Amino acid sequence: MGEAETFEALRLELRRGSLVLAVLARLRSEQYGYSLRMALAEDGIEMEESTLYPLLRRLESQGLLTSEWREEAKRKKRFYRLSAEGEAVLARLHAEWRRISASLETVLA
Amino acid sequence: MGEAETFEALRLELRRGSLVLAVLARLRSEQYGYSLRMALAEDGIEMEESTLYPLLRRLESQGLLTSEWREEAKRKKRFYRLSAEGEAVLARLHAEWRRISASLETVLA
DNA sequence: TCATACACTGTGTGTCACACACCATGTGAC
DNA sequence: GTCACATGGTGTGTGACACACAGTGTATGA
Repeated sequence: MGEAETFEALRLELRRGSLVLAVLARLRSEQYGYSLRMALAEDGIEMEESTLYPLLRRLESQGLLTSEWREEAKRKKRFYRLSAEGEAVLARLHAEWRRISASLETVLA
Repeated sequence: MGEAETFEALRLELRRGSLVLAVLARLRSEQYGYSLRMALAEDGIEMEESTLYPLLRRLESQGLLTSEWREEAKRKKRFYRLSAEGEAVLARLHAEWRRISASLETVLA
C-alpha cells in the first residue's frame, strides 16, 4: 500500500466516529435520509447512502431515533428525528467529543 | 442494550479514529510502548496494551514508524519513532482532523 | 429516455477490546 | 537467601461490529 492509500484509509478511520455524532446532531430537527445526507455534505461531512441508511436503522434500533413513513411532495419518505434517549446520548457524546478534541489538541501541539 | 451500554459503545467508536493520530503525533519524539502509553494516558487518551501494540506494529508495517530493539536501564525495549513518510501522513491527517473538527462544530452548534 | 430523487441490501475487509500469556527486575517478608 | 508479589514491558488470538463498495429498485419530472 502506497502513502496515498495509507492516508486515505486512515482518513476514513478518523472520520468514522464522527458520523454518528453528526447524524444525531442534525436530527434534532426532523429530516429524511436524502435531505439529511445533503445537509451533512454541505457541512463538509459526506457519506455514502450505503453508509447512511444502515446507520440510521442501527441508531433507531438502539432507540436513539424514531422514524415515520410519510408522504410528502407525492413521495413516500422515511422521516427521522432524535428520541428523548437520543438527546441524552447526544449530550454525553458531545461532551466526550470535547474531551477527545482537547486531548488531541494537547498531543498535536 | 441499555442507554449506558449504547453510549459506551458509541464513545469507543468516537474515540477510535483519534488513536492513530495521537500515537503518530506523540512519536515525533522517540518512545517505547509503555512510556508512550503512559504519556498518552496523561493527555487523556487511554488505551489498552492489547490495542496499542498491534497498532504500533500496524503503523510500522505501513511504513509510518520505524522501531529499534534496544537495551535501556537493564531492560530491552522497543523504541518507536515517526518515519519521514509518517511525518507526511501525520501532517495530512492533522489537516483532515481540523476539517472534521470544524464541520462537527458547525453541525453541533 | 434520461437524470435526479430516494431507499435499501449483501458482502468483504479491517479495527478495537477483551482476556490472556510471557519474561524481567526490584523489593519486602520471613 | 529465597520466596511472593508488584511493577515494568511486550506481545497474541479471537470475536464483535462498523464502514465502504457495488449493486438493486422505484418514482418523478424534463
